[in-house]
Amino acid sequence: MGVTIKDVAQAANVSVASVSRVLNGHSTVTDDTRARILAVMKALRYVPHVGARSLSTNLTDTVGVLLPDLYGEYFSEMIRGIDGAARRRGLHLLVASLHGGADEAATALRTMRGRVDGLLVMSPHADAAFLADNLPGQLPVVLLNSGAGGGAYASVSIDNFSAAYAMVGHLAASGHRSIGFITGPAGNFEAQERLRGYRAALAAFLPRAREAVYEGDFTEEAGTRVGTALARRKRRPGAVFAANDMMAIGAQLALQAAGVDVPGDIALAGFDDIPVARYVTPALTTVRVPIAEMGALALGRLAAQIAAGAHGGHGAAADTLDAHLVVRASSGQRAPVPSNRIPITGDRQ
Amino acid sequence: MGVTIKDVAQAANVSVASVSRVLNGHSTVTDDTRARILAVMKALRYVPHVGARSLSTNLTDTVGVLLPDLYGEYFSEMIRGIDGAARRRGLHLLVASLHGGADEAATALRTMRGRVDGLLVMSPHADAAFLADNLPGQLPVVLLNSGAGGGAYASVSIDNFSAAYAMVGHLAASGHRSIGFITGPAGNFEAQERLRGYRAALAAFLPRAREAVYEGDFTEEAGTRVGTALARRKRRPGAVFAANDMMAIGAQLALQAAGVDVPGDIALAGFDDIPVARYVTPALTTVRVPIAEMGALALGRLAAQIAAGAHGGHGAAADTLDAHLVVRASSGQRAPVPSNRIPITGDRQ
DNA sequence: TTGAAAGCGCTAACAG
DNA sequence: CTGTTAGCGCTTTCAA
Repeated sequence: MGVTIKDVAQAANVSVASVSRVLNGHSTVTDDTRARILAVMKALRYVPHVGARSLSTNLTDTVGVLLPDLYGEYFSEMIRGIDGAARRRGLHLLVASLHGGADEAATALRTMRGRVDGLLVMSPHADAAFLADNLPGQLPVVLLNSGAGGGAYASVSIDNFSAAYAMVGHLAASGHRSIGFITGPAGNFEAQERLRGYRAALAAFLPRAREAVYEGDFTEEAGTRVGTALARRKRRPGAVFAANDMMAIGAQLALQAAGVDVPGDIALAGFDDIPVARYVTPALTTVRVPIAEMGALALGRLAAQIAAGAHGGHGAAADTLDAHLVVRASSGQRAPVPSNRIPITGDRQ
Repeated sequence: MGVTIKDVAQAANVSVASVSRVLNGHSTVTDDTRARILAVMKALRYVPHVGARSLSTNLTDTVGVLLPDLYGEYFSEMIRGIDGAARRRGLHLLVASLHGGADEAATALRTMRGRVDGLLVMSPHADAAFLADNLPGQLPVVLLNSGAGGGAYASVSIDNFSAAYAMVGHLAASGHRSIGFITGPAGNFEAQERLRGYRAALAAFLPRAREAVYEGDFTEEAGTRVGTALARRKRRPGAVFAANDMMAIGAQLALQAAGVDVPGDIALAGFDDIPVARYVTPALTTVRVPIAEMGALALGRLAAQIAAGAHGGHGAAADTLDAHLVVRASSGQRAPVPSNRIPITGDRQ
């Protein structure tokens, strides 16, 4: 097929071992022979076969990235962060989406054996038990935004609860007395945390207000649905907080299409601060999640685990990143806000 | 490390050959032994080592995807299209970004040897000569939106020239007498085609008008720069056509921030129809590029090349996909337009 | 139907 | 400093 290390050795009149040595920078080679080998490699346009190499070394220099989906700005940002960190370390990325159910996730997981040195996993199905059952050997793993690590696996996430809590606080402080919430997909850990934050904050800041929870699933269509329904109502909450930006935007467009003014008639807030949030009118008040940074950090942790040689047992470090409120026009606050970036959580590492 | 085929063979009291046979569905195995082996595999939680397998078979079931960047909605869409098509065929994706210069692109290209069965390449540097020089062996390759295949490689792209031409036609038909253009990066093939379309259309529809070409590079900042500069001018074109959406949006925001009305004072149009284009106010008139479909088609072509066994020589098929004008509010047309999706090119395949 | 054995391309002792 | 050689985990003739 291609030119192999043997061809090079032969052409350079040396053994494959010597070629291998210059390939790997083992200094124990005469400058003379090294030069000769290098010349031959160039002449033959030799490219080492990494697959073969990794069979020997048990190292692939690639990490697997398992995401629930490859679509949308959230994942785009995530991959960007991961890719930057990976290339900085000379690592390659094997990405796969997980949109099937648990079976498919299991398959994806197992098929990574021998292809990667470690895994970055973001999946609703990826709880500790599931991973333990399907992970080939004890591959280093870092979980992304999945509360299910259970301490068994390292994880990187943000404090969804506190951020949601703070957002409701902001809405209440802005004078809204009834605040609704659009949920994420039922099984989603992050969505649950955000809902929990909403409930806690409501109880704390507006103890006499009633909860108004609308079902959603993180898609724009869900937001549209809620927005349309809300537009038809006579009585609606003064503000609606969506568990993510896409739903908030869907609701906003639906409301506006129905002639309801945002934020005049109803204030809106989202979560994630995806790039579009700045471009809609009015611009969306939201929680800035440092998506790319999360990805980068997760890859860093994974690289460290890999370097540590997979021993060190399960590095169960759980990183939590700061999130910030980003107040824009859609939340219609009455009182001016000192800064548009209010730190929510103080914890780090 | 993990449990190997040997372990399974031993535990099942058979040879590795038999295990391999059931692994690959070679029917020449007794139902009895097959069952026994299957049971042992399950019990031992055996997962075949694909790396080792591909060393034997010279097949990886993986395709490499080389993109100039992993950031933004354009690439997100592209990856989505590719991923969908890949998973449908049981193929995995090894993605890498190329943001460095030619050297880095070369490295990325060579490092794919032994990892992938074929390559999807979208890169400014990837002209035919460059590929020929850096491709390990004669790997199947499909070029994305790079005019540089030169017939030597299969390619998938859209007709940028015609689409740009049609957009300028639309702007002229809408009553705009002077039309400016914001260019993409200097070396970019697609950007050049769009500029060429602009020029040709200008000559055809507004022969007495002067060209007004502003330099850009596909980033929002470039658009901002142009928009800001334009806002300061006393005389400005009645319409500006940006070589992509992000620049159009940057210009729009800058103009609006400076108090210039869009489309009242100046009309705007973009190219790509990235998701955000619908969300800005006024919504952006643009050219819909079926990004995900392009990715899917490209992967399909690649899979076909791979299946054809890399012989069949260079499948130099050049696919061109249809693009459509999407007329929204930003272009300020005076006359109503029959449909908001006007086919531009009729060619296919 | 099954097993033994020769690789796939490369690395890493172990001897010289 | 350099060459020999035994694997890495799996597939695949070739015999039995």
